[in-house]
Amino acid sequence: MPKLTLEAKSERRATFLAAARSCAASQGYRDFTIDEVCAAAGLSKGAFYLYFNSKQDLLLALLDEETAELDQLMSTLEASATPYVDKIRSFARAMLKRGDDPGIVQLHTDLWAAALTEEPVRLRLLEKIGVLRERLRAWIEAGVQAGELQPVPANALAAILLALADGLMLHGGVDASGFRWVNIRKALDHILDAISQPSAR
Amino acid sequence: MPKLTLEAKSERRATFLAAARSCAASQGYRDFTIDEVCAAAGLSKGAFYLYFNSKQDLLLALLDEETAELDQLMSTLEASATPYVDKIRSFARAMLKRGDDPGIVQLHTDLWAAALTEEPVRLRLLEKIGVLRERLRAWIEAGVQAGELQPVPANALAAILLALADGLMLHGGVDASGFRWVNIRKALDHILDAISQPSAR
DNA sequence: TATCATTCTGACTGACCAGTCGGTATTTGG
DNA sequence: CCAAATACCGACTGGTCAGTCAGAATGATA
Repeated sequence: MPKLTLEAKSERRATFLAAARSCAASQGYRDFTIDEVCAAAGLSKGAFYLYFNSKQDLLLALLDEETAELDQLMSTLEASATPYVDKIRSFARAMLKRGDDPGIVQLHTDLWAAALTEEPVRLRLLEKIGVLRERLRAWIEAGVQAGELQPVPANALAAILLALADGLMLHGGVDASGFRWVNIRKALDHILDAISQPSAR
Repeated sequence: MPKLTLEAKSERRATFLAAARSCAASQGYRDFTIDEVCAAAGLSKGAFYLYFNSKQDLLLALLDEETAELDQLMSTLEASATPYVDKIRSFARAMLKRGDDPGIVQLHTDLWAAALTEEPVRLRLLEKIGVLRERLRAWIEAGVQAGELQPVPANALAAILLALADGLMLHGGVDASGFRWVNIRKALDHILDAISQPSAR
């Protein structure tokens, strides 16, 4: 076989990633096998190990994809010229919405579980969360400066919002049918209103 | 060997549970082996299977222990005659404090991961969370009635608080050193203050 | 002391699976 | 048309581990 172009290579990789995503969605990272991913990708195990060094490597790639999406979202919100409170609100809502997809929930939880066991995963996750938290912190701080928010410890609030998002995804994933997302959103809006400056409401 | 008394039996079971707890704390449910639990308990694999039907059975027992502790805590707070807002605050703080113990964090995350994969675990977890949420909901509702809290959707707020607790544990577990719990508590207090009635502050 | 139900032991089984590697297919360019 | 380089295949290996079971150990009872 002749040398593959770079695009062709990354296309193959993407094929495996997509397959892994769908496997992880239905069974979880710990339970799907490389053989299953290969079957889903329509390629062989040998081919898989040309594009990934290990199963963990695959997980890290999934993690990167996942957080890139969130980064993207934040950049979009960053660019739009709404007040900071609204950026925060939009971000919270977007995170909430991700909970609708059982696949994302499953993958997310697996990531967390793996992070507690596999050091490289933990470090990568830590790094990704750090980035998100920092951006969120900056928004909150700016919101406080702009008089939109009450003077609240920005870093802690950022951490709380991110943790809440993850927690809601978890709970939503386990209680798929009983979770009234609309009500959650309302309650969250109420809280955001409450910590806004009276003048800004 | 003569027949064991009931106490002796449940003592053996407790021995295995304690051993499992310590194994789960350091390695996670998916990674510890029954052999390791047996070694930690000082008993054999054969003995283990006299007291548990499967590894999953063990996990369910750990889950029961875990939530019993929280139930206990809520009952204590229920009995003390403080305002509802303070009960909620105390509960939130107690949940936060659990995040200090890496073992609890690890076990907790494993539970969630398992719940997404193993149906019996999911159902049991669902049931346990339902109980906690209902009690919390009642407090919030009563708090609103008593004029301590702004009129906020009680069930949704209860769900949010529980999800936040789990999310914070997750984040704290992965970012053990960088998490400033004191600041988190302050920010949380700020939020609780913000959704309290002005007159009650 | 002999008997017996009960508890405990740990080697073993069967299944699973990540990762390997010798071999095969495909195309390019010499 | 023939090498050589590249990509792919999939049977195989080595290791792991949940759960089993045949027999050993124990001590109460008669």
